[in-house]
Amino acid sequence: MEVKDITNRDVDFAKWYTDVCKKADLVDYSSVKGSMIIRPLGYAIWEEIQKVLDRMFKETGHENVQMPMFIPESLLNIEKEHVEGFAPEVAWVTYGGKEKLEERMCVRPTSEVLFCDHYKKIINTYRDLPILYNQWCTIVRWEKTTRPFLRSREILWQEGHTMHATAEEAREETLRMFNVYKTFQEDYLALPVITGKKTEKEKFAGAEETYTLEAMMYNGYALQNGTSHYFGNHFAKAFGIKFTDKDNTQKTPYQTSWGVSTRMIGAIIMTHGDDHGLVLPPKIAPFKTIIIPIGDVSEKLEELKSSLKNNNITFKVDERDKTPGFKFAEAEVKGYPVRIELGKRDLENNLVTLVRRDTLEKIQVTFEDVVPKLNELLDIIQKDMFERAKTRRNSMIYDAKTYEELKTLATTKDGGFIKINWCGNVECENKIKDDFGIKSRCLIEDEAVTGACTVCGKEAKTRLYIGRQY
RNA sequence: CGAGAAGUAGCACAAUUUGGUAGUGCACUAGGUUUGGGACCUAGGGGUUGCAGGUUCAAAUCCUGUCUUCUCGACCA
Repeated sequence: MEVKDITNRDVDFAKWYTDVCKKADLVDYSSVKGSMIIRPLGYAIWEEIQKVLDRMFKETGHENVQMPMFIPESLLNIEKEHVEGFAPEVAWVTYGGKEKLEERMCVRPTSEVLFCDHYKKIINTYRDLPILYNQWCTIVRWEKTTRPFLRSREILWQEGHTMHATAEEAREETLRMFNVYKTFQEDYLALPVITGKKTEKEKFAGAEETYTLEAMMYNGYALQNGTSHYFGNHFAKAFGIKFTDKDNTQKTPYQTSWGVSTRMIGAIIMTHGDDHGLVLPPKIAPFKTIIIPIGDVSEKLEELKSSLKNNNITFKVDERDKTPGFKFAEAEVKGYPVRIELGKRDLENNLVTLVRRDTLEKIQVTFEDVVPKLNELLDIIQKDMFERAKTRRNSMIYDAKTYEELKTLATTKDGGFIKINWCGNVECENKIKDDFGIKSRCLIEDEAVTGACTVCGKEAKTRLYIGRQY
């Protein structure tokens, strides 16, 4: 493995990103466009993500299930808006062995219709509700431009699908899971996210309301990092899902869905990474530390290993016959939050050197203090990474009151979010996209609206984030 | 999906212009010396030149198609 020569992040961000993906051994390309191979380190990060989220889902009452991968065309066609949204990007199966299928089937691009088809059978009475299901699976969307983690044709994700007796309950669920995502991304991935409702134009095909988490990458581009949808009862009506309520009348239940994918790994890379490679937030790093022994230190190494083990700190040891410098560089590329330099020379003075990955700061501690200091550092690094990302993001949020201001910002700043006043008309949204290639991110709900629409000058109804996206 | 560029060993490249049977560095293997920021010596192994056709006595090289990657648009989690 050769880990030299990662492209400079400020020179060519796109190339830097793919370099880090490949040189940190996160992914490899396969022979099918947009189908990536997730390698052990990449997959271990995903497993950490799954572990935490799955716990959070279960704590909020959800159960895991597994739905089929294939959707018959007739089933996909049941909800009109949904099929129109997804038809351009589904992959079709038309043959079974050598025989042409009577009805072609698509590989699920998302599983709303599969869940609805099932719910129709299992929901009869109000006592069956709510149904709170989640599945971890892969889906397929035939994307034209692909990029590891950020946009692939086969997507590894999680999708929650729930049914509720009332609209209020379903709305609550939509927001509950939205907040679970926000907590997870901020507290575990150290990603500051801007959250809010999508505009009519940008919402999920078939949804009544879509809530989004928008992270800002190092270069100022937005990455939609998760969504939570309130469906009302469109799908339930289309699928004929009914239940008998307490008052012995037939009612249609209300639905939500919510999902996050391995795209979040892309967000971690693009938010925290640097010219040395990957930087993993401690809470999601599969290995919190790596021990690099220098010289013959076998006795102390065994002692340190068992002490880390006893304190439940996951670690690796690099005992290969390589020079320390080589191992330092590789530990940096792979993003271990802290590396432990266990050196003979230090140990003569009972010292050990700890090196923070995020700042590359070297800290000497006594051998006995390694574990407590390490625990302290992991906490600090987690917090610092979040704060640094947040400060950087905030420095790239701009405000445009007039179209001239918007034009200046859009043409001089490559990236960043711009806040505007918006009248709510899709024409203004389209104009921004046509003029500058910038799309709306989400509505800003916690800011008072004063003044006119930044685009058309008519009365503004809301504040809106816009920004270039991946 | 449109425009452009590129695919030669695990990686980065040379040989392509002018067709003659593939080379360098790193990585890898063995032995030895080393070890605090990407070590050194010696000896080795590894290629149907992305894939499929075609032209030719002869193709990495010329032609056609196709796949993949990158850049820019359009599309999109």
